[in-house]
Amino acid sequence: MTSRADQKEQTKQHILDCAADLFRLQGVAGTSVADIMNEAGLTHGGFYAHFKNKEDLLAQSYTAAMDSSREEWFEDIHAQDPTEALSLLVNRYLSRDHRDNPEEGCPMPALLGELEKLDLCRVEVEQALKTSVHRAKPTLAQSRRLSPERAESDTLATFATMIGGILLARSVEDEDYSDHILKSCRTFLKKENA
Amino acid sequence: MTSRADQKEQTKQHILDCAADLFRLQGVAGTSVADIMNEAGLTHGGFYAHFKNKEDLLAQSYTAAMDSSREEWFEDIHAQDPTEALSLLVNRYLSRDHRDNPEEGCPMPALLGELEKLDLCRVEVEQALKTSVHRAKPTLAQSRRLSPERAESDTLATFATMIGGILLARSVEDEDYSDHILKSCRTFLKKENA
DNA sequence: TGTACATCAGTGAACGCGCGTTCACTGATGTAC
DNA sequence: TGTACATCAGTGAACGCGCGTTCACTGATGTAC
Repeated sequence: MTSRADQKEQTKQHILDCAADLFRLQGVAGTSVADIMNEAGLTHGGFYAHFKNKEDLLAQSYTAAMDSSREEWFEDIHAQDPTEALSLLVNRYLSRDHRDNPEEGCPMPALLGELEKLDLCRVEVEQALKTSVHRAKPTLAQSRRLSPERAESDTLATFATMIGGILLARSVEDEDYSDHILKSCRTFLKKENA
Repeated sequence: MTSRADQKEQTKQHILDCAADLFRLQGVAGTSVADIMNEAGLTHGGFYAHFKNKEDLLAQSYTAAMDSSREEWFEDIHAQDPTEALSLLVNRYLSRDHRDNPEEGCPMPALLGELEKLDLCRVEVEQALKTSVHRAKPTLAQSRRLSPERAESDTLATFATMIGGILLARSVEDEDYSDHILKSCRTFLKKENA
């Protein structure tokens, strides 16, 4: 009886996954509804049985992509000791692998510029950022023995550096220089341990 | 004799200025050729007497905006002593004023996300970044007594933090939280002086 | 200096195209008896 | 269990619209004699 509804929900999730990948890879303006439905193996007309419009899909796929991406970053982070954990996070985020695979990576460097311009998902972005800060803060606090306020503030700035670093590394022509940008940001974020 | 050519060149510069403002304010995809020409007080048909196409305009206006924006950031910076100069730069860049007026601000946080997706202006972005690093490096080197390599690397990471910080501050719904992001990044970049 | 002609910066209508969205439809799934 | 009907997820043609770009034009500026 619910198998029909289950099937539909599964299709919707599949569309959300495809949309999240394409948005991160090509941008929102660069990805048409038809592109997404085609990627999902469907025809574009069926889209509006699942979503109110493209903007509705964007908001849902942004939040979903942030959540699943965050799970991956932090999956095994807390198993390490705090200083190691911070290094691990920074090394993973500011890696060539993350730079070269935006469709599997953090939605923030991939989409923030466009979302801000479109004046879209401001609430979703803020909520996602706060959740991520909350998740990373203990690691920073313990690693550097900071007060809660300072840990919160430093976590935000660390995120800014990581997001800006990936964005710069992806925007530049020369790959060696791009690697150099990543390395500079990694060093910058880790040296305060010393 | 050249007054005709001078007039045309002046018109072209005016179009470039208008384009740079609108691109930073609304993004590349969000700004049509007709928008730009209208802003310049002209009709859209005349556009192609000045530029090969929209992409050509984008590349020229990006470089021009980076150059003039950089002049403003660094205008009176080197008059200060190095530590003061660094604080001044960081405070100016990560200010509410800069956050709230992208059309007059740094093109990087405003356009990098879109340029990267469109695979456009990679060479121009890299050149502009290198020029800016070269310009800011001495201040950092003197302020923190760093080796040239470390000064270069730290300058890059400082830029990444500033760009990511502005981007985050512009993307978030709540203005108080946005202020908090800016302040956190300013503190983070200055505290290494202490 | 004055006249006839050439140039060309800027105009505005028109084009082809891809987009987001709508809608009449179809055929497989689920329900009623 | 079998049959007749209802539902509705997904199809694909069609729509209106705004975009980048083209082009025949106009009228003010500059040149030739």
